[in-house]
Amino acid sequence: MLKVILPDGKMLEFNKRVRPMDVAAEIGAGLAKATIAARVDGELTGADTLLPENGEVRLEIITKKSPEALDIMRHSAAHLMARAVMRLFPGVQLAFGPTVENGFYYDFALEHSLSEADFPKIEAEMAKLVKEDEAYERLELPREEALKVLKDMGQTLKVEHLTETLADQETVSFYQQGEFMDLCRGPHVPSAKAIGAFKLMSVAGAYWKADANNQQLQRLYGTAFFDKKELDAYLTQLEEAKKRDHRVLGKQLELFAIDQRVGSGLILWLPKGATIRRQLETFLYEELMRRGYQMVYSPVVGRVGLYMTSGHYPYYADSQFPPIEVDKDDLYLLRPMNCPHHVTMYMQRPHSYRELPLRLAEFGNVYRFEQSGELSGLTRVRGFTQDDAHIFCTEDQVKDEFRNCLEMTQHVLGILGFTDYRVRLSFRDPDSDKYVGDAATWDKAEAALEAVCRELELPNLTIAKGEAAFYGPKADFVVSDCIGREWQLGTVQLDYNLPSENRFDLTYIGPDNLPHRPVMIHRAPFGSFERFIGILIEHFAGAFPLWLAPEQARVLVVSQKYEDYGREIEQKLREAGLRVTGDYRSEKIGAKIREAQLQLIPYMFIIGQREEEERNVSVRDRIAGDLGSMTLEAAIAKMQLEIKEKTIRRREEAEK
RNA sequence: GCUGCUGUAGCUCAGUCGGUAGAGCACAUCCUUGGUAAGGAUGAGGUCAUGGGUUCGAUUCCCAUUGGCAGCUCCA
Repeated sequence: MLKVILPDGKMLEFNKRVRPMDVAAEIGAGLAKATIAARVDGELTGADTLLPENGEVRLEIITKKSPEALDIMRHSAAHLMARAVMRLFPGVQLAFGPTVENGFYYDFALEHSLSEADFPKIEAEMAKLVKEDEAYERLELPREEALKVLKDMGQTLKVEHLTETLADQETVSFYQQGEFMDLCRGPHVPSAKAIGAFKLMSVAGAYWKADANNQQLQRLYGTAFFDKKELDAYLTQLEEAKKRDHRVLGKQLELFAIDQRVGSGLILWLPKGATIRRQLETFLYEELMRRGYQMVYSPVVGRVGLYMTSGHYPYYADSQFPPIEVDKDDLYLLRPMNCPHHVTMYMQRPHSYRELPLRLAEFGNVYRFEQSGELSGLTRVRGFTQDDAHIFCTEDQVKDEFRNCLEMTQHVLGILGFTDYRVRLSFRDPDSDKYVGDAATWDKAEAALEAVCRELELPNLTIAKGEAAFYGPKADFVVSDCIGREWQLGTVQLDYNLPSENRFDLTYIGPDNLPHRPVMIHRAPFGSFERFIGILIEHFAGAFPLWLAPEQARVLVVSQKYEDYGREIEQKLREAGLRVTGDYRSEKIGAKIREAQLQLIPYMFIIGQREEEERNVSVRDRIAGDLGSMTLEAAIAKMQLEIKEKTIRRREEAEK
């Protein structure tokens, strides 16, 4: 006899073998209908997985409303899609078909190259399958038998997976719908009708087992929701998000350009984008000064020997611009990083422990020859400016310095209103030989880093094994762009490598009058100005807070008769340190306002007969609209306060 | 770099089943001089990404190259 305990404490008893869906049916027909899967003693299982014959289980029925349900349904939709593709394109090889953040995909090996033109056909086939409402049946097969099944179906990729990766499994599970069968852990919905509204999204290439040396497969992406309304809402949201795309806004607002005459991945900062960048540079500069950094300048090239010593050269041979030979055996490299230059500065004379920590900062331009397929707007480029600094400190100071760096990053992101970032602790993979230095040092460094991150309660802390730089562990601040891609912005990295005897052999003289080895920290709160501003444009949807806005105010005259007074106001605003322009064209005031609104200019000064007579100004706020008339002095004071406080005002917030 | 899609005016895009192209916005000139999101007229702008092939003829069809986009791989 089996006792089933439900979350509300209710207990049911069964004398025969039952499945979660039978239990649901026992409780009520409505629940049975809504059942997607179940949780048995905390383990996620399918609704049709047989429960034990005897004993006691805690059972939770997962309905459409549960957070896991969508994921399970999408996975079933992936199977549905795979089955439709198999029906339409015989001979297709199945690879894997997991769910992803907003949907699912399935990888196929297939002669015919899929394109969007195939989508309607596949979707129609899927709809037909939903209508047929076949059950998703789970089968457990012994390994040998499973192998035979897969071989008979001609699924060689899955055979390979079962032989190589799942070699130690005694039994494996399959899911079957009609003639379709696939190796899968599950769980799945009980039957196809549980799959709601779905849509195929895109097709792309992907490598078998994520290895570029392997065969390339076709990856079909789709998404599914429980109803059409949710799907439509998602699609609308995607469209909306695309309007925030920094590449679109960068063009519309004339912030930056990329031009083939200069080269791919090389950013031309137009006046408005340059203004934003300069504001951010000034902002960071003030933070650096407050925190005891010293600014330096260094050239963007260096002799190849420098990078040989640093150890960067062999590691990054593929991703740097080729060296320039100025003379026989005298090669210069466009620098892919600033560290060797800063290290060389440190080496100019002996240092006392009293000078440490020594913090050298530079907004340093670096160049990396990224693969063409990697380039993307401002977020992945070939020439960029790191808001870099290198800290030379004693072993004992590492933890405090680390904390300071993380705090600074947290602080600057906070000022800009970033709350939705995550922090990724990148540690080494102990099994890899990619990393330099001894295991004990790594362990110690990783432990210190993690402790500081926990102390600071950094949001969404995750640990990524194998993601560390080759020279030390790091903490990265990661954010998403408008289409959900994650980008690393700020970073704080520990380095035991560059100071070491086989690299630059850095020392400082300790209180014992003996040389000691300093530790280096590399850190960049923004990461790079290019990527950061790219994300920032999307973060604000181009509507920058006043202190960052390239054009803070525009003077609009009601008629050209008031141009003289308008120019007087414009000049006074400029003298007050504001970034201002004037619109004196013979357009109607409505048209001028519309243009200024579309350019997302925070303040408009409307000048007409009334203002001229009363010697005041009429102010229009981009978000709030007409603020009425006031003296010019009052308007300037209001703006200056807003700039000083770095106020963030957003339309969506203002509307609440 | 790989797979797929894609490249027409400054921008967003139509179009040519092969006979060298069009709209809206932007721009210029003129009219208009206005009160909180688009006043009107006229005009200028294109080797239809580049190179080759097929053809009497290619922007259109084919091939290659190159840029862009999405994904993959990579990422100091």
